[in-house]
Amino acid sequence: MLIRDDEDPPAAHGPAIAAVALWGASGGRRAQLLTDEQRARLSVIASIVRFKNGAQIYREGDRADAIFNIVSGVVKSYRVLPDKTERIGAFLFPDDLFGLAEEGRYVNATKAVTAVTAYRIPVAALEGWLRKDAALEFHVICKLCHELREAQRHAFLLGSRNALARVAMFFQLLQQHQAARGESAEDLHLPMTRSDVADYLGMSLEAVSRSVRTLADRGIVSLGNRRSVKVLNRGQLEALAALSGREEKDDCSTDPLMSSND
Amino acid sequence: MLIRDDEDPPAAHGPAIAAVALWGASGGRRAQLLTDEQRARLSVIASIVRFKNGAQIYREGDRADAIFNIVSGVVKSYRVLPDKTERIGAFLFPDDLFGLAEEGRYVNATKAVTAVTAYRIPVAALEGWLRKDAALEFHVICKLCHELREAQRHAFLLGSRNALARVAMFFQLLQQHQAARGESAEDLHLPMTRSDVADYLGMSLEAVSRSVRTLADRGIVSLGNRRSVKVLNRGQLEALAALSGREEKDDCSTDPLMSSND
DNA sequence: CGTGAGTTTGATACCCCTCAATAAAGGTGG
DNA sequence: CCACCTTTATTGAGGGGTATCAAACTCACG
Repeated sequence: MLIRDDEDPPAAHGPAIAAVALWGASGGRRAQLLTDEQRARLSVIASIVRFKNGAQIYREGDRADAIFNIVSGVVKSYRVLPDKTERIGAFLFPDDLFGLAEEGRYVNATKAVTAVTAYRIPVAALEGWLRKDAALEFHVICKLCHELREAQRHAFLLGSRNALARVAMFFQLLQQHQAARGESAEDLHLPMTRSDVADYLGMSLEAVSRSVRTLADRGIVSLGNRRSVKVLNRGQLEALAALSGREEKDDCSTDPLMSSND
Repeated sequence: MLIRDDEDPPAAHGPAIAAVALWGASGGRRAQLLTDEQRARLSVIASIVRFKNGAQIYREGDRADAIFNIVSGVVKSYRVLPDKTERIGAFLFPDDLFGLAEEGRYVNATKAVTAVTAYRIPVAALEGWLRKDAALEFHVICKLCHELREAQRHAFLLGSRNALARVAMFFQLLQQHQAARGESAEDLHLPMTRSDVADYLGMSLEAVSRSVRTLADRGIVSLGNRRSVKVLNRGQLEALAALSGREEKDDCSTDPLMSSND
């Protein structure tokens, strides 16, 4: 019952953005922020664009004349280092915004990780629009706060010096992402390659592979397809994710008390 | 001619926020976003608060009933891991906003790194205010984008697996921070302890110490006070910061061609 | 001048990166 | 549908960088 990325949504009523509430309570679930009317009005200035798997959407430093709003598919935001390796700053999903600019230039490059459908909204039109509609602006603020929290979480993840902990946190992130979207929280779908995961986690792809195997060997997850992982023991995953350095000497192999699958 | 953190600003006209432009060009300099009138109106609902060096401002999970705007001093935003170690997500400076909430709770804890003066703005009043003033909202959007870029830069930094590169990037961040503020770009002032730097860079404080020493030994920086560093060779600093893994085998010891201090 | 927090320096262990080879999966054309 | 190739993923061996533990040191402050 996973939402596949290559199928079109039933009916697109216009741009849509979702975020976890700032001050209200939503139980970790992302709420749709725009009203139908706002979406309709935005679709007047927006245009639909499609990208094939692996297609470059824009490069770092390109003129930033539009922002994008994902309808379906997954996008990676990244930078290329002088030695050609790339570092992924974020994965972006449906109802996300991307196209952050600084002084009129995109700060990151973006590529489609899967086939992608998105709205393209010219900033020229958007800016005037924002200044008029205070309610719309407020929604954008909520969404930006959401993205800010995500970026902070990512930095938090990267602060860990334990490969296993990083991968565990990554799986948790995916869990939360899917849960917030109303999908299954146990059956994780990984739209990106191991290499992408490695670039996101700041480690080698071999280390990612080994860590995933270790998690499987310990019975914390089970590996179906290469792109799908099932979480068997959420408690242990959480325990691993909490590790900062290299401890965990006590064998918590399969302690029934720890198996709080709740 | 550094701005010390424990002195009061000449005259506080009200809350102030600054950010690098989104679509315009400002040469990397942070511009003041609020008009005098907006600042005056905000100061009606804001109150001045002061914190001593090391004081806790709020904890992770506390009810988020206010956001803060720094007038003077430096704040660290962090989380505490189960094993009591802390991970710093951001350092916050004058004209910055902090107090990000999720579902009514602060997502990070914050502590004063130096003596701090700040405006405290209750969210109840703020939210109503934002919904009325579209221009003010737009400024908040700009500031959030700024913070988002900073968080991304931090994550980018943490992706490096080279201690020297991380410290080099950290110094570059401080340089840009001071330059954007109009202060000296060579004489860096570090308001935080080595331990804080380590928690921010995701490494041990010993590794920070060693990396700083290495930079000094190579003549890239010179160490004055423990809290002050002078950048001697910006070109080499940049070269080191660009490293992702562990390369740099060729001795670029003091190549005159590299010394582009410009 | 003594105290203690903050910092530096040293020795050792170990995790992870690197390089290299193998294996599996996905795509294409015959 | 299968052979073929390319891409992606896994597994192994070895070396290096950084964490960790431990001790000396500096500085601010009473």
